[in-house]
Formats: sequence, structure tokens, C-alpha cells
Amino acid sequence: MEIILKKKISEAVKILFNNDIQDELIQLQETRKDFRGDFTLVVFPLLRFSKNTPEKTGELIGNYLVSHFEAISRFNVIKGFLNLEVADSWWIDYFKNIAGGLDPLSAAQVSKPEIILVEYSSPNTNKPLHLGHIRNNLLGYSLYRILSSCGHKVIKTNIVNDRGIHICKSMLAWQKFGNGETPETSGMKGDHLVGKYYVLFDKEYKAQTEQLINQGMSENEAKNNAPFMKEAREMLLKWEAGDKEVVDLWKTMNSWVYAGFDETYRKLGVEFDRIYYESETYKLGKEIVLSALKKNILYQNDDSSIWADLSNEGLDQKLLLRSDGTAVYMTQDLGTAVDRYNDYKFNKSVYVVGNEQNYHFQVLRAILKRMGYEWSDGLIHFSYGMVELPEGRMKSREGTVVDADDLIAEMQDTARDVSLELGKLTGFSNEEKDDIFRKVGLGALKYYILKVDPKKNMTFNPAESIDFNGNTGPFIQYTYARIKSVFRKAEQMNITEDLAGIGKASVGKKEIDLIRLLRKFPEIVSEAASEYSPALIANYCYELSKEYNQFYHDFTILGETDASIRNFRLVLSRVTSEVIFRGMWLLGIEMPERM
RNA sequence: GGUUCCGUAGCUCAGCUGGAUAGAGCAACAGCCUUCUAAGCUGUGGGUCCCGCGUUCGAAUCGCGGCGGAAUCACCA
Repeated sequence: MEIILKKKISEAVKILFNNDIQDELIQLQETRKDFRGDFTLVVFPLLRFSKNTPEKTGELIGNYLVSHFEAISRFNVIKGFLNLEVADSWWIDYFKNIAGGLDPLSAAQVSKPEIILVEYSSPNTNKPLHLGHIRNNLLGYSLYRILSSCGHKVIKTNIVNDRGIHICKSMLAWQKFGNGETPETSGMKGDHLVGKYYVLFDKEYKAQTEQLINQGMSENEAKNNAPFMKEAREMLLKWEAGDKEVVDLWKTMNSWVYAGFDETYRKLGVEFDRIYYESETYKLGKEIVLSALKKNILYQNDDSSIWADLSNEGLDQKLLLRSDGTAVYMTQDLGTAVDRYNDYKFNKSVYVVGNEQNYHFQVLRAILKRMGYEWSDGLIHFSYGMVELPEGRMKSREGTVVDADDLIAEMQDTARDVSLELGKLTGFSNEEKDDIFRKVGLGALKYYILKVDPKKNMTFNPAESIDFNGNTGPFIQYTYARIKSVFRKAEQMNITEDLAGIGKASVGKKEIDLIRLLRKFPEIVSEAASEYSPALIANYCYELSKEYNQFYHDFTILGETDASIRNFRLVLSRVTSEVIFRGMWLLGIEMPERM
């Protein structure tokens, strides 16, 4: 529509003012709700051609369009804005088009599909997942759905940080205090069990450090000389040397953690196509670093540590291999990146990683570029903000972390309480109820997190996140469930949709408002894909749901006596529910058929 | 100090390829359940869009300069 309209406007300008104008000067937008009309032309840019007042110019163009373009039925001019009204027949035709089973996503397809890796989650294997990981997982998974819905080939990957001193810490504490405790004997989830020993290590380590400080050591000395730290370091060396006992323990404890993570991932509804382990990629990283050193891309210090000098790119010196030859975080990431390119020859590789690592990824790209990997341009750090609590940042040492499993359970419990209090779901089996509570509780959590702009830090208010009223996931789910209910009722009444009858229906403003919103969907999806922002879709789904709820309250649907009007509303309801479903699906949010 | 990000209603957030009177939700107050789900709908109050300058017919939106906040600049990951 817009394209034809623009053509007509440019034709009008040519005939009225005798000028060929560029497309950019024709600023066409949807008319604001509080004005009469469907599309609005901003006439200011055209004044220099018309050499007339804004009002007069608008009027001239409006008159031309009404008499030369049958789709435009009326117009009005307010200040410099020409509001055009599209004939109802056009809306009906348009609507029949999208109602006839046209996939709302087909318009969002990209012309050149790419191979895109999306890395997300990236847990450490020494403690359970927390609220920050939830944001990461939800963003990553939703990104996957959005990008692949646009036609890209997307590979979901996870890099598990399964090596390093932090793992040895839990292992050591388990050896000292564990008495052979396992997930089976303790009844604890594996990741929580290992996390418990990580905390124990820290506690004991702190005590030891304090003792040494009291004996007169400086803080740094004490930290380095505490027996626990020494033992942990020894353990790391043994691990790198392949010591059987250490490696076996490492394997055992990691397997506990993986089982725990899998459970959390399953509850969250996220999954991966390929998992990389740092214990496997760090060696490649070392090789890359060493060969780059030979080519004089890097330099070596007297203590034989290896560095990259990025100072002429506005970055600092960056350590790549320690003086004892062991790998650091950056070494592993270099290895992982090369590994991945060899595996997939990706066009883009998206890292869903918190903004605290902005610098790290700047450096990663710069080093790869310098090493001659042209594909490094395709590395994208999808940087998201921290999740803070009303009291401030989460601190594991102060016990203010919100545990992922606890939170999920709590959301489901709240969904149950609210639902029962409202007296819903009588006559359902316990399985059916639990399924709905799960969808609603999780929907609330996911929506709450995904609706905010990823790059912004967000505040997680526990009391508010469990609110199910207003701009929330359950509100959107509720809208969907309600539409489903209309259709169940219609079935009972033997009412079926009749697209053919719709032409006779009178098109009201409410209907047009809904259709206008519906037609935006593909545009929103492509925008979300190019901006990497699920939040756009979340806010759209809310807007659509709100619009529908208002529509629903203003009219009866099944009770409408005029069949053509009833059909119009019925089909409109169905299309709305399909788009809502699709939008929420892109966010990874499940929709209950009733609630 | 360098770099990156953020600053919109009491609170949580939309809006940002420049357009009309800046929008939702929460919280407060007032209404609406014999008709398809009230997890809803309607209404009232609430704003120096951090500040200043610039570009423009027009700036919350773009540019520059401040101010405030966050992150980061480790032989941690």
C-alpha cells in the first residue's frame, strides 16, 4: 500500500508542482490515533517545490489523490500533515489476504541467508546458574529463534568453562570435607552440590588468609600463601599434567554439574546444537599463540610470558600465555573461535555475553584480525546489561544471588497461588493444572526479562516480577487463552468462519486499529533480527494484546447478530491469536490454551 | 585517567532511521462482572524526556560539551 501511495504522491508532485522528487522526501507514516485518517504525509519537505503554505500544499495533494487514486476516499490537513483515509474496501482486501493463511513471517525472510553461530549460556562448572544466566539463556535462545525465523541457518552453541583454578577449588573442598558425598547420597542437584563446596573453599580460604594476616603477613602475601590456595594451584598443575586421580575426580564432579545444568536448561526450555569445552579448546589456543609469536605478531617478555601489543589500536598490552606457559581466558577464546570457524565457516558468530566483557571482545577481535583471520569481522559481541536487585548488584559472597532453580520454582508456585485464588481451572486434572502453572510462571519470568532492552542494565524486583497484571507475560497468555475460549464456544454453537461473508461487513475503527498492528509483525521481526533485540517483539506482543482486549470489551463476537460482522470479528480474533502465538514463540514463551 | 554503555512520570520500562498534544504497567483514587475468561476494561491525578549549546520549518530522538550512574582497563574466568 505504502509503495503505491508513494508513487501516487510523487506523481501528484510532478503534475502539481512540475518537479521530480526523490523518494526520501515523501515521508509517509501511519496516522496517529487521535487524528482521522490511515496514512499521513508530512508535507514540510515538499514546501520548496510547491512554494506555498503547508496547508495549501497538503490540500492540493489531497485533492489530487482523492480524484486520481480510488483507494483514497478522503483527506484532511492539520498544520503540515496531510491525513489520508483509505477506503474500507482496501482494508477488507488486505485483511482477507492475511486471514487466508498467509504466513505472517514470510515477509520477514532475508534475501541472503547466512550461517550464524549463537553462543550463549557459557556457565562455569563450579556453581549453579543464577539470575544473570537466565537473562543470558533467554536472550540467546530467543535470538536463535528470531534469526532462524528470518531464514538464517543458526547454530546454537555453548562454551563450558570447565577448566581452571575455580574448578580445582570445589574439588579440593570436596576432598577435604566431602566424605564421599554425591548427588545421590545427599539428594542435592549436582550443580548445587558442587557449588556448596566452592563456597566452603572460599570460607576456609578466607579464614586461613585472615590467620596469616594476624601473624603479620601482608594481605597479598597471605592470599598467596594460604595452604588452600597453594593446594588448589598444585591441583591445577596436576590436572594439566593429566594426573589420573585429579582428572577422574574432575570428570566425576563435572558430570554432576552437567546433569544439574541439563535439568535447569530443560526447565527453561533452551537447548544447544553443539557444546564446546574449554578443556578441549585451550590447547589449540596455545598453538595459535605460539605460531603467531614465530611470525612476530606477538612478543615475548624476559620471563617468557607472551603478549600482544595493541596500544596503537587504543587498547593495552594483553597477556596471552603466562610465564609458566599455561593458558589464560583469552587464549581459550582464541582457540574456540578458530575451532568454530573450522567447524562451520560461519558468516557471523554472535557471543551472548554480559557487558562486563566488552573490553575482552574488543581485544579478541583485534588479535584475530592481526593474526590474519579475515572472518574476525563476523564476530559480534551481543552485549547485555547486568541484572541488579533493588538493593544493588548480586554478590555471591554476600549471598544475594538469586538462584535460577529457586526462582523458576517460585514463579510456578506463585502462578498456582494466583490461579487458585482467582478460582480458575476448576475441573482440570492435576497434570493439566501443573502444565498451565508451569507455562504461566515461566512465561511471567521470561517476559519480564525479555521485555527490556538487552543492552540496558535491569532491575529485578522479586515482588514485581511475580505480578501477573499489566504489562506481563501472563497478560498476553491470558489474551491468547481467551481467544481460544471464544473458538471453543463457537464450535459448540456450530459457528464457523466465513471469509467470503466479510466483504459485506462494516469496517470499524477498532478493526482497522487491530489490522494496522497485525501488519506490522513481519517488520518488527526483521527489525528484532537486525538489532538483536527480542525486546521489540515482546513489547509488540503486549501492544497487540492490549489492543485486542480493548476490542474484546467493546464488542460481542459470537453474540453479534449480523453474520458478516460476526465473521469479521471471528477471523480477526483468530489472526490475532496466531500472531500473538508466533511472537511469543519467538521469545521461547509457551502459550496455554486456557488459564 | 582511557574505553564502552546508560539517564524519559514516585517505581519498572516503551518510544530514538528527526514530525502533530511524549506513552504503557505498577502504585493512588473513582467506576464496570445475569451476555464469548474481571489475570480484564473505563476514567482521574502524576513530566525541566539529566543540563547547556548547535543543526533544522520541527529535537526525547542527530552533533558537540558538561553532570550523574554502571562496567571494564589482572600472569581471575
